[in-house]
Parts: sequence; structure tokens; C-alpha cells
Amino acid sequence: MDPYDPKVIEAKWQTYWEDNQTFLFEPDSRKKKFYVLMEFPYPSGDGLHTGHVRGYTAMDIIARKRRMEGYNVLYPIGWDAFGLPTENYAIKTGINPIQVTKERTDVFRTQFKSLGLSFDWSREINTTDPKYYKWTQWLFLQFLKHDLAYKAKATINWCPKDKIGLANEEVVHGCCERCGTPVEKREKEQWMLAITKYAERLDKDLDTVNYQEKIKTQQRNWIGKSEGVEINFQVKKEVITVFTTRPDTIFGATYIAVSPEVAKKWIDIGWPASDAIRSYIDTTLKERVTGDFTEKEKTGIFTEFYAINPATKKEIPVWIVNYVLGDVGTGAIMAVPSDDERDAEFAQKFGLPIITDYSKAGFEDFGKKVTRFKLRDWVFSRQRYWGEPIPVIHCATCGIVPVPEKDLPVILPEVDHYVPSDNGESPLAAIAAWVNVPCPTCGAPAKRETDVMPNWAGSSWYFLRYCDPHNIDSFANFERLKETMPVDWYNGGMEHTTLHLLYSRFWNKFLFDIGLVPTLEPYEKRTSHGLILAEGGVKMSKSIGNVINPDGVVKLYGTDTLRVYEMFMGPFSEPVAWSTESIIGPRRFIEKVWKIGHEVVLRGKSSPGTDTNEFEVVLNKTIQKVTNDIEEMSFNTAVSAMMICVNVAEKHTPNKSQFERFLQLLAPFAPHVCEELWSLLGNSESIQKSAWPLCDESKLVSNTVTIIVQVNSKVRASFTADLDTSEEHVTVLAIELPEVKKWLTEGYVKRVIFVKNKLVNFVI
RNA sequence: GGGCUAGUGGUGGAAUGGUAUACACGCAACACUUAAAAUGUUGUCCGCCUUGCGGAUGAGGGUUCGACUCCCUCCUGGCCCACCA
Repeated sequence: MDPYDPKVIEAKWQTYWEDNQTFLFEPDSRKKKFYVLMEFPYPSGDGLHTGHVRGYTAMDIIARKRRMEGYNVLYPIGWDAFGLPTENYAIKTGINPIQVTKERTDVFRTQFKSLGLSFDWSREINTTDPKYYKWTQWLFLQFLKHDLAYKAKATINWCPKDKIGLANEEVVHGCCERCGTPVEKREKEQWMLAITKYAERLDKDLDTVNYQEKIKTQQRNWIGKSEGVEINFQVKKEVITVFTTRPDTIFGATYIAVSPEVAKKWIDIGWPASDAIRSYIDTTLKERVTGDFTEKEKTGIFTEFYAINPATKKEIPVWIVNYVLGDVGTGAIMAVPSDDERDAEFAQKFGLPIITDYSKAGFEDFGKKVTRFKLRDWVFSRQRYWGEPIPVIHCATCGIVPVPEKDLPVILPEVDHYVPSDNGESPLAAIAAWVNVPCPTCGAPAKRETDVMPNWAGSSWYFLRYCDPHNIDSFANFERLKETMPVDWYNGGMEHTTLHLLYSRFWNKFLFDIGLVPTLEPYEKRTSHGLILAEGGVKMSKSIGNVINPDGVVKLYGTDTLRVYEMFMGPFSEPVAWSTESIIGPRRFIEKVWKIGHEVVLRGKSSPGTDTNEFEVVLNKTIQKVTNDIEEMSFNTAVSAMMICVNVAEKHTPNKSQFERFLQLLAPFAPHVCEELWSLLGNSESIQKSAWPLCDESKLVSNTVTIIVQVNSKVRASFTADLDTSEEHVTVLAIELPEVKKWLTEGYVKRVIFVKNKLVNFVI
């Protein structure tokens, strides 16, 4: 027997798979399709890390299992390569992002290939490839055509360091998600995508898909649908409209609380206000901008106005307060101190009345039913360089003119400097030769849009491009999409639940509406993986220097070991800490398989080999467990079941057919060593082409069972009985056991609990 | 403050109403070896008056013949959201 040498075996089979195109998706296949997808990576400068390996291996296991179950599987890969880190690197080094991206994707590709992932490499895509972003631009023009893309002066989150506008979603605790700088507010003309027009459907259609419950919950909370009513409160001749989800509490409303944003608008249209009020509004609005979200002391100022409570007909004071937000509801509430903690706190501080004893009858008459969403339209421009140029031209006479389809893509031009200008314009604005073009409609001198798209653009439709990646006539042929969509199983990080996952659902729904894609939802099933933490349970980070590079592990132990270890280390959807010390376990496991495999080969030469009965039972149990566990993503228990199986095989060497079935189970986890042993056993075709083993249920049923005997629910003994022995018989057998007898002398048996084939419990 | 999620040996974890601690790491002893590594065997939750008995799944209570598992109260961590009307 040759010693187990993963270097040789793994290189050999990776070459074999590539030469034989083992993992190609076959569009014409009569087999049922199955589309497996893992979020494509951003090719960062750090290369692949152990967290990537976890997700891609898990989906690889599912892809490989589905192939063996007879499906025509698509498991594609590509690069989400636009984005700030590459651009910032270009700013620092002056190296062109195109070149940086090429170098980095080359590294990632090599690393992926060394992991033996069963990607269909013929469908590789790159969001920064003009052949790809031509269609990202084309899709943007469809949004524009259907009035879902518009330009608006928006108060945007402005990062003074990156000099870039940020979506709300990119602001974390008031700071820029990327660089941590406190975010400021700025008024700026921005391209917007009207995702709010799809809010209702993005919420409702979650009922039709198979997402993990926590993912649905998080999306629903983010979309923030709330049903309530708008109620008008008369203030002299004017009206204040408030929004409430609890109209039944109107009899307890003792004041009106208005956000400073709304109050400012009133003053702008001529409502009288004292200097004190004006200065309060200014101060409060300024506080808002600091982005400090920790709970603040509640403040407020009385407006001198009174409103009529339509329920009680009584006058209640109108206050401007800092705890009501301008962009939620109508920016004004009826305050009910008896039912709302925040109102209670405020009322106490300012001595406002609190009515606890009121009737709730008749409240329905006062309001108009409305539905509110928290979701905001998506700010879709960036004043940066490394993104898809927004394909429109500004003409003094024709206004906003889309770049004609024949002129797409609008190629990102080369620039000397990647830094945005200090007034926040894209570096593209500095290239006069690129900016100045004739208007496509009237021919007069006009200017190109210089904003680029956010890095979420390319990833909003990449799953569609995989269906038809080389199409030069359209973003994807409808027939190809019909054959391939939807994605049957999509895995990714929880951090994308309210960003990419929501955005891409929105794009897909829009494209469905205009008849360009065949399904209402892009993803049938969505799961998420847990983070891999560094040793000791802390986050892996470059600055701490505790990042584990998978290359070292592959070199030392082999890819099969790394894959098995990452699946074994803990529950897939939970965060787990890396432990270099523990990798040796999976390596020993694979070496055992290697050794037993060679024994099986030897034995097969000397004798035909009958089933080893002891092994047959555990093998079928393992088939059943691994089959189910992969579906549940309980990879860790699937691995331990296979370890148990191997431990039995060491004592009861299986015959060829038994061992082959075991190899088929292990093949999705450790594909290289399984292919090698599979071929040593005389198989000429890849194990990937063989059929997934089935559990023979009859082998699981043994003729005898172990019966647990309890006295007062404490285990006192156990014995072996025939299957399905009757209660009477089990009781008699149990009572006769000496370990049981001595306990029964202490009292009389009040009750006997009997669970067939499992246990008998004497209550004394 | 809200939502989700978790808390089990020295460590990662298993068990979702029926023998708690499977599987793996680590550790210890032994075998093999001149030696080490590797490998193999055995042991490894805690306590005690150790052929046995008692206790233990964050803490306390409840339901049940029986609870890591279901219910209630509390404590602690992680993630997401956050004065959302």
C-alpha cells in the first residue's frame, strides 16, 4: 500500500475532472435541472480565507450529491469585482484597477481549483468585464424607461473620507460601513431606484419561497410594513396629520408630538414661530446629523398651538420633540402617555396630562387606513471611479437622454487619478474628451453622466447571467432562463439579507414584470452560513493578524482533510472558532479510509467477498443519516456518522460493494481520495457519475432491541429482548433482574410505564 | 429598548420527551521503537464511605412516570435593528 499522499491524488483528480469536463451543466439534458448557488466572492487582496471554504464546500457537497441523484446540476462561479477596496488600492498605488482585478481573480481561481470545487468553469463571469457590464447598463436603462430610475435631490449620507454618498444600508451606527468615519448629511442630486414601489410584493411574496425563517423575519422587519391609520387633528384652520398603529388609544392622546423636520417645513410655508422654537429646531436637526444613535435625553418645546382631539373634542397642546423622526409615518404622532413608554417619559418630564382611564369605543371613525413601509428608495449613484458608468447623456435641450443600445457598453475610461474631486465629483468628470459628446437625439453638444453605479448593481442579476453567460445579443436568452431559473438553493451570509438579497429580488421582480425573466422570485431556497472565527472565538481580521489562509492547510494536510474539517467543526449555520489543533482528526479519518480501501482491494483479489453483516447494519444507518443530514445542512453530524462507520469497518472489513457504497457517501465531502479508491476498486468512470446509494431499511431492523429498565425513572438495568416483545413479557423479564429486584422490595409498584422496544419504568 | 439566536466535560460539539456527554481534539498510561514521530490498546464530567451510590446540561421554579429538550421568571453572550408611532 502506498502511503496516503494528498498532493499527488488531488492534483491527479483535479486534472481528470478538468480534462473530462465532469461538472459541465448540460442545457440539453433530459435530466431534471438543479441550480446550486453560493454568493460569488469579491476578489480581495487577502485571497481566499477559511470562511469562503466553508460556504463553497457546503454547496459543493450539495451539488455533488444532486449529480449522483441524477440531476443536471449548475454550480457556477464568478467575480463581484467592482468596489471600493480595489479603488482605494488604486488610489494608493496608482495601479489600474483592471490589472489589480485580473491579478486577484487569478489568485482566487487557482485557490478555488485547489479546493476541488465542482464549478462549471465554462460559465465564469466577472462584473467588471465590459461584456458583462454592458448588460448591467442595459438593465439600468430598462429601469429608466419604466420610471423606476429617477434623479432626485436627496439628503444623502455623505462620507467625508471616502467622498462618497452612501445608502442608508451602508451606514453602520452613524459611521461609514467601509472606513468607520462618522457620516454627514448632504444635499446632492442622485440617481435613485424606486424599490419602494415593490415593497408590498417584496414583503408578501416571502410567503411563496423557502427561506430560513430568520431570513424572512429580517427582511420583513427591514421592509417594515405596518398597517395603521392617519388621523387629522384640527389646529385652528390648519390640519396636522398623524400616523398611528393604535387608533384605539386616541381617547388617551394628551398632546401632539411633531418631529423637527416636519415643524421646519411648516415654518417654511409660513406658520408663525418664535426665535426659541426656530433655534430649538436648528439645534435638534444638527444633533440628528452627528449620526449618534445612542438613546438621548428627550427634549421638546411647546409651539403655543393647540389641536382638537377628534375623539374627546378637547384641546391638546402641540409640541416639537426630538424623539419623533421626520421620515417615519407622517413625522408627527398623537402622544398617548398611558400606552407608550416614550410618551410617558416625556409627559412626566414636562408635566403633561396622563389619562389612564378611558374608553376605547368608537375610535374607528377618526382615521384613514394606510400602509407604511420603512424601506426607502435606493440611492444608486456613486461619485467614484471603479463602477459601471451610468449610461445617460445630459443635453441642455433634450434633458436626460439614454445612451442608445448600439453604443453600449459605455466603457469605463482610463484616468490618471482615481481620487474623487473635493466637491465630490467622480474622477470621470475630469476627462473632458470622455464627458463631452454630442446628444444622441439632437446632436447638440452634451455631457455624459459621470456617476457610476454602486457595487450592488452587478450582483443584482448575476444569477441570470450564469444561465447564458456568453450571450452577446441579450443579458440572457429567455429560453435559457426558463430552462435554468429559479436558483434552487442559494446560500450566503446573513449580512446580505437586507442588501443584496433584497436588491436582487427587486431586480428580478421588475424584469419579470416587463417579461424578461420567467419567475417571480429568483431564489427558491435560501440558507445562510455562520462565520468562521479565529482561534479563541474572536473575529478574524487582518489588523489582529489572526487570519487563517487555507493554502497552508491544503499544503500540510490536503484539500480533502480541509473540506472534511470545515464541515465537521460545528453546526453550519452557527459561528465556529477555527482550531488548527483539531484538523488532525479529519486527516486521521481519511487515512483510515485509505487503509481500509486497500484492505478491501486485497481481499477482493483473494475472495469474492460476502456481505459483512456487522458492517451492513451500520452502513445502512450511515446512508440514511448522511442522506438526510446533507439536506438539513447538518454536515457535522454527517461526518461523525461516517467516522463511526469507519470505526466499525476497521474491525469488520467490508466487502467491495459495501465499501463502494461508503465511498459514495464520502465522495461529496472528500472527492479526491474517494475517486482514487473508487478507481483502485476497478471502476473506470468517475464516482460522480455513479448513483447515490439508497438505504435498505430492512437492514436497519434488528431482531433484538435493548430495553431500559427504570425504577422511579432512574435507570437501573438494561437487557436484550426480542423485537416487539409484549408489555407483559417485558415486565416479567425486567422484574426478575437482580439489579431491579432489590429496588422493588422497597415498596409496591404503583404504576408501570411501557414504551415498546425501548423502556419499562416501575413507579413505586 | 426591540427582534433573532445561543448557554452541555479541559476544548469543538452530539442528543428536540425515554441510557446526557455520541463523534473529534487534547490529556494520561501502556504496547511497538535504541529514541522520537506515527500507529495501536486502555482510560478520561464531578463527588463519595468506589462490586456500588449520589450529583451535574447558565440560575430558580413548573408540567410529566420521565425534561438539555416543553412552559414561566431571571442571568450571561453573539448577531441584526434601533426613540419606527
